[in-house]
Amino acid sequence: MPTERPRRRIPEATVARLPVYLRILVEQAEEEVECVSSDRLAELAGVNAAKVRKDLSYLGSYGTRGVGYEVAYLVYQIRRELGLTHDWPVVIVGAGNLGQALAGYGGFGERGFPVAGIVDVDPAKVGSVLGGVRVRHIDELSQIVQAKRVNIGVIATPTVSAQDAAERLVAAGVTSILNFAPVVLSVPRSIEVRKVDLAVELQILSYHEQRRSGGSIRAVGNAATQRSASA
Amino acid sequence: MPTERPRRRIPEATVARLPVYLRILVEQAEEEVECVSSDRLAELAGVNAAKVRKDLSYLGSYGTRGVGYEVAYLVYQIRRELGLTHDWPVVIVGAGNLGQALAGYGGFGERGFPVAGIVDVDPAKVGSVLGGVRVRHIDELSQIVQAKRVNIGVIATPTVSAQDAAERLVAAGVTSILNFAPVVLSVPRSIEVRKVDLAVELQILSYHEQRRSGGSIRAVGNAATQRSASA
DNA sequence: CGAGCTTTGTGAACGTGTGCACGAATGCAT
DNA sequence: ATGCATTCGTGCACACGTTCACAAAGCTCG
Repeated sequence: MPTERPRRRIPEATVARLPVYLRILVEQAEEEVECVSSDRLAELAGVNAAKVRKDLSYLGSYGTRGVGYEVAYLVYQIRRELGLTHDWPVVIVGAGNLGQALAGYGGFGERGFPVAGIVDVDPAKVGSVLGGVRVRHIDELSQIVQAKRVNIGVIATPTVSAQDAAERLVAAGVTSILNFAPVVLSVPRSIEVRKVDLAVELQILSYHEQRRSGGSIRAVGNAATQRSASA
Repeated sequence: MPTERPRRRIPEATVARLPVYLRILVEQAEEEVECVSSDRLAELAGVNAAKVRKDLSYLGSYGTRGVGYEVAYLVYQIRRELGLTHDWPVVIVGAGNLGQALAGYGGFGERGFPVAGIVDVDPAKVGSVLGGVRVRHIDELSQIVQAKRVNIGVIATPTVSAQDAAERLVAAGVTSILNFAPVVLSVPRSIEVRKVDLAVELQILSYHEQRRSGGSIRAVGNAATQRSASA
């Protein structure tokens, strides 16, 4: 039972793809598939087969030439590399529209990120229950983070409160933040921040639509693989 | 009043940053700021100043040396390049938790992406009103897309229905898709797909947390700028 | 056991993105 | 007018990411 620490640093682009491979592999395992080739996995993930092999090679040489990769073992290895061998409780800041949707969306806990708490500044929201978790006041944030050993915070507040939320999260001891508010957060360099911005995504689509219609000479060319969040 | 078509192709990485600059510039304009330097803009956007200049240079030479960029004019140019000179109505497929949150989140229409319709397969959901828009049956999708000239579809269905939703959207004539379901959609190459995947984002954060704690030799190092959705 | 087929793992070439460093242009003060 | 401080625009070098192409390794079958 190998438990060695990750040897080499894994490229950010690869880290962003590993979760996709993982999901596909888990699905394959559920369908009793025991072995996949890089070709098959590439097809399912919508990427190039060489890329799959190179990505997986960063984990070590876990494939068998002429055969492919053993699904169960690969699932184990990717889980280990991504730190998914144990749960990562998250705390959600903001119990508005989005916070409610996030809490209500069960898939959170199932995937190893149980909601350890939801907080809001608005006393009127405190006490209500969302997805089985009671909303508490934001002043209790530190206590929740400490008690439940939370490392990851989710910002689901209105834009204007997001920076404040970030500072409170950092002060409470959170070291990773997933930010849904359309602002660039200012936090210490040691804090890992990822952003999900609806408007940005739509505007990128708008750019391509605009090129398509008003397009000068050409437009398409590649199109190809679907873009996703990453570095 | 220049209305020429985009000359050069803009790098994807730049396209992903333009919306961020745009938002900041609009905020600056609201604060009566008339002129910004690349340094200032870089600071607000959390990126390198040289990068800002290079990004903006793809739009043309709209800065004034020794002075900076005129906010209003830059806003106009970025809007034009991103195709934001007119609205892009969107249609949302799926009136569940997420679909409701999206429809309820007013910021959609404000930012130039009015919700032209919401559809669902479940007849029980049809008829209810979300964010001022009545939920209609998915069989009416084509009709909505045609009538409202919708180019962009948003998939907010459960995972299993996402591929079906994608196919219906494409059949209806939509050419860009924003997908919230954790699946790799299979669509014609000409369709532009962008993905927003909660679980992937959290798992990337998990990776970094895991490195941080169990980290072998090194861990931090860069951290730095916050990653976001892009190519 | 060896031939032939399959599939991995990776070196090398290529393409894209980033950041420095500096010339060129502009504004301002004297 | 001239000089000085500022800031843009961009050439260049480097880092990162992608893809090709092929040797090495394993399986199957006769």
